[in-house]
Amino acid sequence: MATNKYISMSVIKRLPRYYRFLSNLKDDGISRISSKELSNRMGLTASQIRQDLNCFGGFGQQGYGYNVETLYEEIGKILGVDQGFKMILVGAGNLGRAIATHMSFQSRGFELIGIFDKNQAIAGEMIKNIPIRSINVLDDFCKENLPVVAALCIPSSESEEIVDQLVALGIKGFWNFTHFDILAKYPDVAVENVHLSDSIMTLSYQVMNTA
Amino acid sequence: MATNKYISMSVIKRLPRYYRFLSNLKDDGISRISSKELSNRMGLTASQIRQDLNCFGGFGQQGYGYNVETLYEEIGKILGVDQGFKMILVGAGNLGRAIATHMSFQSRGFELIGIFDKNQAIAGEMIKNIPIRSINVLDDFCKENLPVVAALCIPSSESEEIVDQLVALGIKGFWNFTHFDILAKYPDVAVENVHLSDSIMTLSYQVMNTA
DNA sequence: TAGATTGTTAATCGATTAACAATC
DNA sequence: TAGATTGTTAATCGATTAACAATC
Repeated sequence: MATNKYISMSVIKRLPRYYRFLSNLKDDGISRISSKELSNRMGLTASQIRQDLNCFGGFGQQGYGYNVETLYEEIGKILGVDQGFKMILVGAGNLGRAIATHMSFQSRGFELIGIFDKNQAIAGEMIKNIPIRSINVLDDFCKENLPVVAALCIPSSESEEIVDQLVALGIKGFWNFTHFDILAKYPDVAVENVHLSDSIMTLSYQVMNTA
Repeated sequence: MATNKYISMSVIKRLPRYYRFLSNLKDDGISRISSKELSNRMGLTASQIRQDLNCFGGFGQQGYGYNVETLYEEIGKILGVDQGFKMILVGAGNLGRAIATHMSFQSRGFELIGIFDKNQAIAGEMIKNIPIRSINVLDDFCKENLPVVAALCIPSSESEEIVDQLVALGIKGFWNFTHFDILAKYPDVAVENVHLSDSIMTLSYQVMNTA
């Protein structure tokens, strides 16, 4: 067991993929797996898998390998899938709606408790049993319900103002679909950026440079 | 000038961000910038910026720095923003609609020419002046219009079958929102994965482990 | 026990940063 | 010219891979 050690982002970014593969193994009725066999399936080295897992503890057993169910649960705990962090979503345009509808927040550590949009015309509309609220009531709502995390699906130009407001309201983490650089202004909050336009541009590069 | 050299993914993933910052500089009427000044704005080291740019050529000038307009255009060329690769989108659920509506394909190297869904009921509906077509006509459409790239916004479970079909139809690149591992089966196509559920889980981890 | 496979240390590889000669 | 800043080589840092003793 090795808690409190610094874990690199490279490792953390691989955890959800381990979690996913272990879930599949479970579904396939496989109850035990070696780092070698898992490395074959995932296209990694066995060495890397053992190193990654040992950042968090000795989950395996020499001569045996890893118990799939146990490892799945341990990684789930590490990722916090059972935490149910209260999340709000700001921006109920196409992207916000897709995120709200598409994403299984609950199985990934979050509980979506509010959706906000500046467009008064859509206030009251329901998405996944949650009413869209006017951005005007964001303050009151947060003071009452104390969300911890916010997903930002608003235009980048409106992002700074909303982030200022949300940080003041105690938001500790952002799932940021905008281009505003939250960490530059607030180095102590947790930020996960999803830059779809950056992503599609690297695809363009790859297509150009593919054999 | 150093063409044909291998460029690491680390570098390529930074290019869209350079492109974005240069665009902002242009908008602000700034015509020239040093690696030092750019590094301050972007939160990188000047050294890294110079190394990155020199993978593609000597765009700067000693004692002067870089011309913003020129550098912007050069990076645009490297990324292929003017290529207009023909793209189709498969899956017109919430996510597919958001992508189709939200994303500026044209300024990022692509031209969206077709949208497909297995749900016959929504066939004919228009998104961004493009009709949703039945997946049944995917074959004919591709043979006639020769798209190069496909965005996959379908359930992961349906992904393998569609990918098989699309690769056979000559698709060379995938913008993959599913969990199906395209590269494992087709190592020679270009793939850019967007795993939103992985992304949100790393956020959960970060929120848990933030001071 | 013998065989298998982990946990962990050591070696390698690649990416980032620092330094500086070249040069505008 | 002198000052500034690049392009590029060398040094450092971190992440991945290999090796192997520990042990189930």
